[in-house]
Amino acid sequence: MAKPYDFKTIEAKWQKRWEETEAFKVSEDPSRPKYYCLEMYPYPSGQIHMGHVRNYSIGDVVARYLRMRGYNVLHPMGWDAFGLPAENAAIEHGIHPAVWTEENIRYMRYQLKRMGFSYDWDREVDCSSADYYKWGQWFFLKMYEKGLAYRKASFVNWCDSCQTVLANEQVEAGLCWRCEGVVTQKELEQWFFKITDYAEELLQDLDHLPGWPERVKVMQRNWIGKSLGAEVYFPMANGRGEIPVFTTRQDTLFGATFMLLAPEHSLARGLSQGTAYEAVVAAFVERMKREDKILRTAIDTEKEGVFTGTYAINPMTRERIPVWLANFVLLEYGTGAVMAVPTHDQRDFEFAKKYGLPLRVVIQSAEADLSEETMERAYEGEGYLVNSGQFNGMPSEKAKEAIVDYLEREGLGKRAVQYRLRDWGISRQRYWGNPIPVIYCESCGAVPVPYEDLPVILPRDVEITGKGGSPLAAVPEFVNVPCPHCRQPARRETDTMDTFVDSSWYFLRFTSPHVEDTPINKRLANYWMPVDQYIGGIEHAILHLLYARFFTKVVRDLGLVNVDEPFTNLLTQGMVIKDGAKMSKSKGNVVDPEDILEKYGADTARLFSLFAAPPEKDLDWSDRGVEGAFRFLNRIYRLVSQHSVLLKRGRKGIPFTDLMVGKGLYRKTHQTIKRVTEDIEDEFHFNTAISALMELVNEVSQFSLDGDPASREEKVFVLDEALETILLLLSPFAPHLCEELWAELGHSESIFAKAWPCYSEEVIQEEKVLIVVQVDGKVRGRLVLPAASSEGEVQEAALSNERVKKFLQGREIAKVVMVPKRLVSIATRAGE
RNA sequence: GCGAGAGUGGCGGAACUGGCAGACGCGCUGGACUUAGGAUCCAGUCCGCCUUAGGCGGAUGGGGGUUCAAAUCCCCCCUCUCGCACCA
Repeated sequence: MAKPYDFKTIEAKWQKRWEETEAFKVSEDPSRPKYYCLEMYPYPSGQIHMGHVRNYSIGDVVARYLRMRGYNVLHPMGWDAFGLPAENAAIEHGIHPAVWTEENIRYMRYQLKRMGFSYDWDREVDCSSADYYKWGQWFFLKMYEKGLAYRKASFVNWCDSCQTVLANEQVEAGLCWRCEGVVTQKELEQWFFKITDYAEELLQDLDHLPGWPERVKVMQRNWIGKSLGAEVYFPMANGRGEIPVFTTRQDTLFGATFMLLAPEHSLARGLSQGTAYEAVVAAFVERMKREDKILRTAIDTEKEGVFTGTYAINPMTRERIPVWLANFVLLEYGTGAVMAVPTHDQRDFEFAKKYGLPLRVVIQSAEADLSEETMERAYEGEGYLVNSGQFNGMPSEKAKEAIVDYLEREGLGKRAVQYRLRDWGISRQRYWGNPIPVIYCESCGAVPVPYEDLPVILPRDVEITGKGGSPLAAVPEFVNVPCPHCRQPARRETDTMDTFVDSSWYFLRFTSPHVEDTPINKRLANYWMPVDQYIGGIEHAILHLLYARFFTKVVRDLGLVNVDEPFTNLLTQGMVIKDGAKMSKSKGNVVDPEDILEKYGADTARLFSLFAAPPEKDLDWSDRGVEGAFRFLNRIYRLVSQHSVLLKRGRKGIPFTDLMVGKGLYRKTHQTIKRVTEDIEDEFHFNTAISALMELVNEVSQFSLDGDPASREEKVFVLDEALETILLLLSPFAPHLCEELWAELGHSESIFAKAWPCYSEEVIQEEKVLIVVQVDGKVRGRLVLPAASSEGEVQEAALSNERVKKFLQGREIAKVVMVPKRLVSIATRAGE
């Protein structure tokens, strides 16, 4: 009896072999095209999950396939090792974050190796090691020098359960992206990266990324949120200064009947001073300050405001218009003040109705037929101008231009661009992160740590309680340092950097992970960059992918790399779900890769996660499906073992044209090469590639060596071709099994040293084709004809087919459509 | 509300540029081998109707349209998923 498929022994054997032979170690090689294949590195949470298995299996197929296609493939792996869970572990289990992280990395590295992923482990990066975070600090200092890192006091998103600040991108629907805790506003001094300096380029360059999914680009565009409009100056009625506003609807300027300021606006309280409204305004401002900002500015919160007691002048109509404060006006966007046009802006409309403020229609349209008295909501569409002086009658789109021209000419305003994107707040009041390299001195202020003093080492000996601010503040040896300038006693910054800073450049470090005098070796970075294929979850559509793009542009401007964009092609893989829901502990539907590895092995785990769905779609986990994948590998194992003795003996090639009984299998083999190759090339449709392989395996199983001894030699030849081709085509998916069987067939070299197979155009051509015959749109006959048949012959055969004739009886042929090698379609009309 | 994407057997999913809808896998049914089978192999498996060989009709969320021909193109509607959400 044949020996069983002992995946444990096989997988361990080849993993050892690959490690010993350094099979996946790469260096630059000018003789081959380079390919940088990267998957998002994991947070070392303790063990890999199915999402990792899927993500990294996809990447590994790409890497192994392209190696076989002759590319010099960089395929590295590392650890997003800073972060909050390590501190939580410290609080809960009293284990030091560094130890916890180290242990997790060790175990997860072992797990990834057991999956057989073809990483160049020599390039492994751990961003919690000083070798790495030193350079994060270095980038901070460079950015500080260029004015791209700055400190300011502002209201920031505060997650109480994480006890830290969050960037805007890290707040989802008012909740913390990590723990889903409620996020509130807190005023703090924070460090920011000036990502807004790159807003326009980040937006423009999205158009140069055809290899990115449209939806990711749309999300980034929306997030950057560019608006074209005008800044308009509204003078105060009392002659004391003016209030600038930003608007995209300068065509409605004549309809601005009041103004609204954010409650936090610097003028908010001053305006009411000395008026009867002073106390009311003060109370409103105080109340707004206490109210939760996210709730206050949520769309379903009722609009609310107070009159400041002062008036501004509408620069077009010269009317006095009241200035109010309103809860829904945001200080951070535009100028923190807006002109209110209740007739053509729904928010202003609601506000005006509530407080009895005046309305004036300035855009009219035939369909809408607006009047101040009857309108029940604002008209925000296009139209032509009315009540707008010299601009009356002008289409609104044209008026936008004409009015902004007028404003500029008269000095009343100017063209302006606004972005929704805010600067990236990077301070985190946590221990397990990269220390911000700044020292605060009484006399010199904030002083950057000199380059020669880097890295600022994260001290080991700290107490982590999860309460009362940054743990680093309680470490005197860390905090108390002399000022680098004046040598007077000073204090270190005790906040650490957002971990997204680390992941914003790790792909650059992979190109030269061991260099010591610079974060990135320029020559190596330029050789490997950009990443040709990046693979990861859609959840980073904005966060990580926007930060990494920003960082790449900064690094470029520092002269360390000459690419504008880090990732040429992006694949966002779907989630792994089970029983209709995302796997989660609370739902109890988690499948542990460990169990799959134990029961079926790595090749099965990989194969199933690639077969069950195309990579970009969600994958529905099915235990039965896994067994199916396992069965398929078993079949191949049996098939090869069964014939190996015979095939090993060596065989001579037979030209295709000389084949008799083996022609069919040989052709199918070549057709499969074509299909698998194209499915991989065409957007990584691994599921259909694998099904093509299954078809070939089915055909091989049907193929019998018995029968006429004269044709035996030929049969052995085509069988051998088929089996070797199956192994080659399957090797990126199930590398261990294919290596094993490849050796079993008598090859001494690794299967991965072998080139990807080619197919012959001549061989894949079928000799006979199936022609479908339709009569009036319905299939009425099927003809098997020589592929070389002429149109006339095909038509002749179709018309003389018995069944077709039956349906043509008593009818007249109106039209015959011929599709070569596919079908004949006959349309009829009633005959006489 | 705005934006993007998706609806195909019992299930996961195929289907080139409009050209046999349901590849491949799972499940299910029957059979072979067997002490046994939850191993393996073989056959069948969209639905309905006609007694059968075989045939007829219907079917890709719903309704209309273009076409010799529509899962695919156009219009209207329904459902689901994701993203953004008072950004002036």
